[in-house]
Amino acid sequence: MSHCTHHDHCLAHALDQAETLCQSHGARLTPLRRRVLELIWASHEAVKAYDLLNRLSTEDHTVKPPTVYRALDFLLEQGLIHRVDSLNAFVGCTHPNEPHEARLLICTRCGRVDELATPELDDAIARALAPTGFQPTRARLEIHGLCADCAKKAS
Amino acid sequence: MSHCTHHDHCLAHALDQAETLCQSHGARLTPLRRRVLELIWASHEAVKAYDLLNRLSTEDHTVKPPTVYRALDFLLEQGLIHRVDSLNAFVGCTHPNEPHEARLLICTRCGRVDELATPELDDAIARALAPTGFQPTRARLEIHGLCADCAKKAS
DNA sequence: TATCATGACGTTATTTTATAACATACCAAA
DNA sequence: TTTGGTATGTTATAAAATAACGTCATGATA
Repeated sequence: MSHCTHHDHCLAHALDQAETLCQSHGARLTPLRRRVLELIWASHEAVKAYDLLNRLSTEDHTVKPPTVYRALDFLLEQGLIHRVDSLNAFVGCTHPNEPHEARLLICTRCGRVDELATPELDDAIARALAPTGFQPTRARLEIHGLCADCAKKAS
Repeated sequence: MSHCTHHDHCLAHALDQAETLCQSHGARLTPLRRRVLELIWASHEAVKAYDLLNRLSTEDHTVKPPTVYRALDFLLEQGLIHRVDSLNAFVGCTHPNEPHEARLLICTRCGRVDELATPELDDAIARALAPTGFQPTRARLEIHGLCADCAKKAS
């Protein structure tokens, strides 16, 4: 994933996963929802709702903000995308089959967003929380900086 | 801090710290900026920019959005407040003297926001990042759930 | 103390992000 | 084939943030 010379694969894989996952959940991946997911997966960068809206509008003039936000809500519920709070944007989830919290690495140079999926980190958060008595329902980590590629180029 | 029977103390302490810190930084804590900080510290909850605007407007009709956002930007730069990305809101920082990243515990029941300041967590994040080659400049963690008090009441 | 550069704030307008509320269409099971 | 839920269309508005430019205060320096 980290080096995707053939991004079409990522896209196709993401859509396949989505189909399968929705079927197993009894959720309907309608053409519109599928199209939004496709547009999000057009890159590894986070995409803004109104950018999606603009692209969809060139295909179908009836698309209005609620249309996009409803599709995004569906995809979020299914765990197929993550919301990037620090950017007001959305990015495809790389492993929707394993329910998890967003741990995002956001490159400020190339825009790429990756996921940091390490159990050790989850454990560390749980350990840090334990003495506080806080009962978490949701924990999001967003890290900005330079991805490995960009760090190399920059140095 | 976690049990503040006399919240005035938190407020006064926060303002004192702010004065000192700004002086040492050669930054100007103007009446307006001070007032915004005061309003934010009126509770331990995150406050929205437009709520600040409304409260300020009752005191001074000339206050417009840029006024508030500029004050907020200043307070953010000085490390006196944190932005809560997941809420589009702002909360007073409890330890502005030690520069640090936002690690926020947000109670979904009472609204209270606390900070989770444990070096172990920072270490864990650094360890998780190391193998990725990602060079972080900023890392924000926002955890939603029930604070200890509310968890007790709810059970 | 005059002046002048900078930073703080005022003002107007607009952009960006998101949702409310209600109407219509579609689809699947009884 | 009715019917009830879900998906989408539509209109309007709310909520959050910034751009661009003007004015005023402040304090450093000549």
